[in-house]
Amino acid sequence: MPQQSRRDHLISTAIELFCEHGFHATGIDQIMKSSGVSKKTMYTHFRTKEELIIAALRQHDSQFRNFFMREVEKTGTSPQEKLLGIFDVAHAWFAQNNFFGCVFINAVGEYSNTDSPVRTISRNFKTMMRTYVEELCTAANAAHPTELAKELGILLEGAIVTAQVSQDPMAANTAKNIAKLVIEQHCPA
Amino acid sequence: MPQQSRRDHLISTAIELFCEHGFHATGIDQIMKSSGVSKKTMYTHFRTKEELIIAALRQHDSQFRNFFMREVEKTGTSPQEKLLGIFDVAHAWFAQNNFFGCVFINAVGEYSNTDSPVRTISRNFKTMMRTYVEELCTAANAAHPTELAKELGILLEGAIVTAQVSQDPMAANTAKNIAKLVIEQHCPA
DNA sequence: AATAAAGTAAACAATATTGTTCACTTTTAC
DNA sequence: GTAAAAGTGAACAATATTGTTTACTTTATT
Repeated sequence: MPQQSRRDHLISTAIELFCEHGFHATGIDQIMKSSGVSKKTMYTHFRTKEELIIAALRQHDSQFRNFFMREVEKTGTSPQEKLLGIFDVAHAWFAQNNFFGCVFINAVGEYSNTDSPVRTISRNFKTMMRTYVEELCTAANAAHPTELAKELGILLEGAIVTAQVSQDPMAANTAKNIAKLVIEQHCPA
Repeated sequence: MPQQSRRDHLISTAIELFCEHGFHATGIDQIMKSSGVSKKTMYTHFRTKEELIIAALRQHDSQFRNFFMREVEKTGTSPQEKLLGIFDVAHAWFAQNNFFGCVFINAVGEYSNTDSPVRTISRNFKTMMRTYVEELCTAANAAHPTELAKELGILLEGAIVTAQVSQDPMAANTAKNIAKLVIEQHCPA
């Protein structure tokens, strides 16, 4: 295995374990065993476990946002269709057997220090997602795109957590119904 | 300090620490130091750390629901006013300096096994909250109280997580605005 | 093919964590 | 007031965790 791909493999194994079991409950040894990468290699790439956590979150940040935006674009042609498509993509996400909620939300539950890198990355992830939604809102001629994006953001977060706790992907549909109302209110007929 | 109150003090200290730092990151020694209760007493009341976690979650479950329902009842006289009042209570909650999100949501992020006691307690907490909201929806003559309760539940979860990540209690107001729309749609004029 | 870089596996050290035990002190109940 | 119950504080054991080092093997480069 080449050098860079070892690092990537380590990161992708790590994020999977962090998603499923959380950050404090996932030990270095477990990541090592699951990835097949030796401890020494791990510590040559990352000085500490926290550095690995940060790298994993950063990678997942861009990867997930790319995935999400690409999928949303596929769901419709008009901006309004895409806004509703968010919740179809969410439904498909929730229905995956390796769905363990949003790892950034989970991370915030484990790191209370607002200034910590983990919190900063998580906060920025949510901001970036909201910015994307706001662009769609603007394209959909929403009267108040920033406000509409905030509202749709709350609906998405609510759907994620509800699906995670109840193990029911239908939370996405419920959120979609509310989204229809909200979009209708903000956008001209 | 009397016997029962020692146990209660232990539990209330534990839940505070679990709320702030999570479950895996909070050690027995830390709970011991913060509560002033000795380790031996701790282990006479609880066989393991997990038993303490379960007891703490159960206590917080009933305590928080009581607090929440009492506060909501205060916000209005009509069922519709109370439904909106949910989000005023949420705002006050989010603005507390020891707000670290919903500990049951945080717990689900740390325990992925659906059958675990922690998950069961968390799931039941959310079900009980939704049942209370549904009663208010029924009292408000909602056409589909179960559906309305689900929708308001998603709004509340979304507000909680958004306030937690962004450290902005205003998420409650945004959710309240959506709630107005949703309630209007479900309830007769 | 030889050499340098990088990786593995396992042992090792340091510390943290859960849980137990013991000698002594405080509370509680009669 | 005194005996029994419960608690304290500290030491102790067992295990888990993070991080380091060492001897040996694989991979890449020229």
